[in-house]
Amino acid sequence: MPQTARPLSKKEIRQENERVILDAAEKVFAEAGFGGATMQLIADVAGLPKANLHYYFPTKESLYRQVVQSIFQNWLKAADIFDDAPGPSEGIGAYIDAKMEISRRHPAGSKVWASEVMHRAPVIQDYLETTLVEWTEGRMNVIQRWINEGKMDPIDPRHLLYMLWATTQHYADFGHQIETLNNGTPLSQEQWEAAKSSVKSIILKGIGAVDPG
Amino acid sequence: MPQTARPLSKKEIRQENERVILDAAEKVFAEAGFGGATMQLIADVAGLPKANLHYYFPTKESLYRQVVQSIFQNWLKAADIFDDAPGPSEGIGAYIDAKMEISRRHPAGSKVWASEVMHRAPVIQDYLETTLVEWTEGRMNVIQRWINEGKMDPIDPRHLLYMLWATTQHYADFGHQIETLNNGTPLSQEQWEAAKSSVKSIILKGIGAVDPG
DNA sequence: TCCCATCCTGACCGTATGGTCAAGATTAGA
DNA sequence: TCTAATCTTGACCATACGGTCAGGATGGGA
Repeated sequence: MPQTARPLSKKEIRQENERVILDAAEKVFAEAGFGGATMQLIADVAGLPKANLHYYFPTKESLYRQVVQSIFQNWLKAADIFDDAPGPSEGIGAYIDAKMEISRRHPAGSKVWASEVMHRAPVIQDYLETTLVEWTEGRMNVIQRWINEGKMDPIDPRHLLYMLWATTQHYADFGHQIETLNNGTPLSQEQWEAAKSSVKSIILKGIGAVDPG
Repeated sequence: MPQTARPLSKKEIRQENERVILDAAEKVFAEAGFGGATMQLIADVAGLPKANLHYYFPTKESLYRQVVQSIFQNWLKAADIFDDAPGPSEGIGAYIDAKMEISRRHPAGSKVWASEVMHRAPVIQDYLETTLVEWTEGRMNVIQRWINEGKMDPIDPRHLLYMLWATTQHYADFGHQIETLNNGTPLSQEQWEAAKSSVKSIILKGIGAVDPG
């Protein structure tokens, strides 16, 4: 017997629909930008009537805000790895791996984030000024400690962080360009590994990270 | 006597107006994205009536296309430096300087370019497939030659190029984030120099570029 | 001076978009 | 079973946008 489709409860319906809408919105905002995205297209991608979107998210802005906020959470989470690491080889190496993996699996999210920041962060500026500033200072302290302990060269931690962000996110944000330069085909598993290892090798050697062990 | 304002010739009028419009368009497209930009706003920034824009550029797309094309030209030009250099220290060092300078002076152009590529290059895909592919292969050959000559480590030239693009353009595309993390103030002259030298130092050391002389 | 080509622009148009609403369907729970 | 709360949706609205156009202004060349 092919699955007794028990009707969903109200709570389940809400959860499921919000998820479907947010996923569709992320995709559409990434592909068209905030201004180019239309509620109708998001609705089509989500497979729901447009009026239903407005039932769950009153305005286009409120929908966009939720998309960006959840992306920001992911963005920060990737760095837990950073703190527990004994030194830059492990910490920064793992951070690069984690961010490259995000670029690979959630390119749409990365693009929405890039777009938001490029347009002067109209909806998450307050987060940048509080959460991001704190987060950055924390990570800078870790790097500075590694420098003091002689585990890497005396690099300006700020610019190292920028380089890490730039390089890893580039593989998502400029994925189309990279694909075009790869004969129009997406990077294969091997090519992703090669990318990761190139990035890690250049940066870790570049900051004079002492090889562990 | 305060300047006899000779009336402009037709040719001058056209040149001047097209320049004013293209400048305004670049700014507005950078700030709002293609979809978010309006002809009215571009007209206001240019200080001309909207109908006048349509006299010089028949459609929004055609205006956008010209903006992107001229940015692409600049993008490519920055790499002449590359070819004549005797080795990676000079060539890549100078390339980083040049691209950082572009990021500093023409952040709007960089953002428009990033946005175009992020949205799968709807108007310049053909350029990517021809000009950019050729250009990239040329530069990869130069890097490979340096590797063969033992002037740097055997890095995958492709990923090195991506890192150069990513890192330098990041200072324009994510300039707002960088500014926010700099107490809300733009980078000073000294800070730009520090950024350039951090980037150069990490990358040149990271690829094992043999110091010249 | 006169005529033509180019330039300029306020007023206008059709359409697409974000958002609303009222009426119906479905579930919760008393 | 009956009522209230939640969910669903087609039809509708006001606005903003890209684009058009007719008619006037301005400069070029003979």
